[in-house]
Amino acid sequence: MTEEKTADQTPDENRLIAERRAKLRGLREAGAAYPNDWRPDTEAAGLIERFSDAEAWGQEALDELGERFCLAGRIMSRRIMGKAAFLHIQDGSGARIQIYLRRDDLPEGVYGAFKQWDIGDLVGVAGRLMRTRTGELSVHADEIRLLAKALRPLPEKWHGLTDQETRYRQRYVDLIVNPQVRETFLRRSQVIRAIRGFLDQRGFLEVETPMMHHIPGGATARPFVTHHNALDLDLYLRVAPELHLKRLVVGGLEKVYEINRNFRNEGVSTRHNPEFTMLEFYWAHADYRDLIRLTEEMLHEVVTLMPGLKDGRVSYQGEQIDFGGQYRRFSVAEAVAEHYPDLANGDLRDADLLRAACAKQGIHTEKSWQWGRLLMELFEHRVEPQLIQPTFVTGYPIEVSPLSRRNDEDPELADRFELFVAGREIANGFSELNDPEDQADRFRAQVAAREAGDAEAMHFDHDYIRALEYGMPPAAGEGIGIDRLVMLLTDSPSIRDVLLFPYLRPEVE
RNA sequence: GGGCCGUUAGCUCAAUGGUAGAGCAGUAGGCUUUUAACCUAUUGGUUGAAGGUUCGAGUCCUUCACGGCCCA
Repeated sequence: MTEEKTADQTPDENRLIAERRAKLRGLREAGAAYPNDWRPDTEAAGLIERFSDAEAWGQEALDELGERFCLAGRIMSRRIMGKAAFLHIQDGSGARIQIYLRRDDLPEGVYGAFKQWDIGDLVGVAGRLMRTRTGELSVHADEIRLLAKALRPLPEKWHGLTDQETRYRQRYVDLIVNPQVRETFLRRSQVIRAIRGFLDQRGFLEVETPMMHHIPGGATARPFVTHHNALDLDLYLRVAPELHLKRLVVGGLEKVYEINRNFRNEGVSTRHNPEFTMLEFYWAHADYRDLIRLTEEMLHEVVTLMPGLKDGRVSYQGEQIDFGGQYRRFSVAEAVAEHYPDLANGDLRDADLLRAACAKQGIHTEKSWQWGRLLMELFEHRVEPQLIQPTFVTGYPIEVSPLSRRNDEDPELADRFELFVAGREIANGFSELNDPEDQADRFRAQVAAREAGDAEAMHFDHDYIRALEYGMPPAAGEGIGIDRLVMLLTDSPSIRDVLLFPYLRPEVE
């Protein structure tokens, strides 16, 4: 084979690619190398399903049927035996089906051409069905065409592609050779569809609100900054859609939801990607207790709609998680008392006591933190990782809940809950604060925290206050991390496994 | 940000500081129901990058890049 360089060579060009490129030149000389006039009428998965009964569909029955099927797929393996060959193709259904070629059953010259093709090439095949000696359903081809030449070789047939970095960077290859990856992303789609179905059925309206914000808000997180050239204006990628969705509640869209991307300028890890997908929904004339019931119902419905999870039980990294029935509920204070015996009889609103407990645990604290923040640190340190079964935690301090409604009986607490599963926060919901004066005070407190150096604290959003001043119906709102939920339902240890293109540092060239 | 581990042929992996290898894939030939097909022959390497130690470095040291796991 020639080694001559061509202008369209890519940087990691090698001998194997050069050989395939030479074959492609031959194809170009013979005519259209990348035709688009082949129309399959069948997918492999459907064929395999339809003829799965090998007793009913033996060779005689298939001969009698005499139906000709037309498929298109990628050559995944080949076994050439002189004047006959077997190959497996994998098509858009994700399934593989065996193809049988015999030189004398194909038009003149086709078999010889086929022997020049490679694993990875995309082909169109047509023929009648047969069963091999071992009973495998196969297409006995009377026609086969090359639809697209693959210049790059696929990973090895037995071990496949296992290198994590390559799997994430070249997800297209991962999808071709690792069937489980396809399953994961099919399920991701099913989960989101099930959530939409659940909310639509209950009269929630799906909306889209801005991704680019003048004032970042709706969550305590550092934003990404971008720039609008024509307006010469810095903009922030949203950290949450919350404040816009609540403006819609003011406007009378009393049940709204959005499933979309949020962006947070934080570290990258197995649980964090700079962009991630959240469901947020708002529900007028409901409170956080209604949300808890709705969340239980939603998760139960979503889980049981997944093929294989009809009983509501999910296996996640060796733990059995049960999404059926009523989930456990307890307050932050109860949780901390339960997991820190030393504090069980103490005053859990005594900042000095909590600060000492944090110090004992080696938890870093700031002077400005009051009892609420300190209590949450203790909760996150020891309790959160142990909440394996779905658990609703309530009784959140107002200090860490700048957008939640204050509890009527206990003004230091918020009408808020979080749901934990497998040691992670899955949902966060609360009765919304619709008192514009209280909200303005909270914003001022956040601004003070910002000025004291907290880069995650919120800005003062005057328009949001103005909206509340028109009157927002009493409401409850919730956010559910879709990626984390999909991780649970696909037994994925890393968020990268449920993102088609997880963020990775650029490749060096 | 810190610690530990990894990076060798297209893929999956070997290689006491002493000639860089195997399987698959590829190439050439044989084989008309194979199943990781088989048989014969065979090509393929800037060992992530740059320095250093050494008579000699894939291997030891330093820095850097990317990734994985754990921690913050």
